[in-house]
Amino acid sequence: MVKFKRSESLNNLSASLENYLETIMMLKRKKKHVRIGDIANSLNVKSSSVNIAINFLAENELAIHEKYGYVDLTNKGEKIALEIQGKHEILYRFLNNMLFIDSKIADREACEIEHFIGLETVHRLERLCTLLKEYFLVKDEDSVNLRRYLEKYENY
Amino acid sequence: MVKFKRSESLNNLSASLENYLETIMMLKRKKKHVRIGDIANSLNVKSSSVNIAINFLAENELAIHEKYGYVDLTNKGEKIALEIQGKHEILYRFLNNMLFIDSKIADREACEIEHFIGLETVHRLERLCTLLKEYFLVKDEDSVNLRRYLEKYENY
DNA sequence: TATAAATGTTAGGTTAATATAAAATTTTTT
DNA sequence: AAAAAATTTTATATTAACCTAACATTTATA
Repeated sequence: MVKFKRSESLNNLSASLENYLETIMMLKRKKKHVRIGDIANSLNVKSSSVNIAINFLAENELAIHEKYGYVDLTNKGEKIALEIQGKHEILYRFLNNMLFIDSKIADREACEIEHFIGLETVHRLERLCTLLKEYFLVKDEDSVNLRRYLEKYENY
Repeated sequence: MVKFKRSESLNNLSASLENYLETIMMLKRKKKHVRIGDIANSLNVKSSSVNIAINFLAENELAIHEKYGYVDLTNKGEKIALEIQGKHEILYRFLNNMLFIDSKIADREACEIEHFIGLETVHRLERLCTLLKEYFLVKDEDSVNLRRYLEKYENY
């Protein structure tokens, strides 16, 4: 019955709370003013659920929310949101551009993995992408060959 | 109060249940006879929690468990466990051997990601590993260079 | 500007996954 | 074999993350 009681110093957020931060940032880019309902809509959850989560983030100085008003991120919240968004972008590009995973699936998997992979790991992954591009994607033809190679699936 | 009621046809397991299957398989490789307490020990949860989860798996024909007796996997359970273990292994090797992530961290991250990444994706990742090995790891010297390249971290 | 519509908040409920504590059963020791 | 020790099971509690339904507030409109 008690929700989001996790009052200790809050070193790391749950995947769910990270998604709320990420969504606020994403919506701010298009709308400038973000409301509880926008977040609910975007995440396909009820506004009552959003309300509780955002109030928890506000209590922990990651978001700002005045009753019946707009939602925004604090500097601290924005920093975290940017980090997660960065992870998402790198993971997505790796899955879609390097492994040739269908964009819908790549996005869905990136959206899960982003909450469990470290910053260090994604940075190295990013560098690997650069390297791969240099070695294998200099010409279109090579990219097609790489794609054929990676897509071969022999039901192991 | 009711636990693991999810009685619909059970198409996909939660990360937690997948971990139980994976653990049973892992323990069977060393001990031949797996008990509730072994699983609890291995996953750092209480045996009461294990008991509930294993009974749920048993109801869904993924595990076998007789009261106060041994735990085992059904064929169906073993098939799933092998899949997850395969994902883990490929992810671990990619993170540790290709991105040079510390083995403890690589294992931890593989253990989370394995529940959210598709079979198709890991198979392509595996092929990429083979390719990378061919191109960059033919000699030790090259491996060292690749490592230096990927580990460079400029605080972006 | 009073009322209807839309949006946001609160109260209480549900589920997965854990925990604690006590009861039941099995195994070990004396 | 009886008592003690270890293990497993059951009952109940807790927490995060959702939900529904009722209530509150704001915005739009007649």
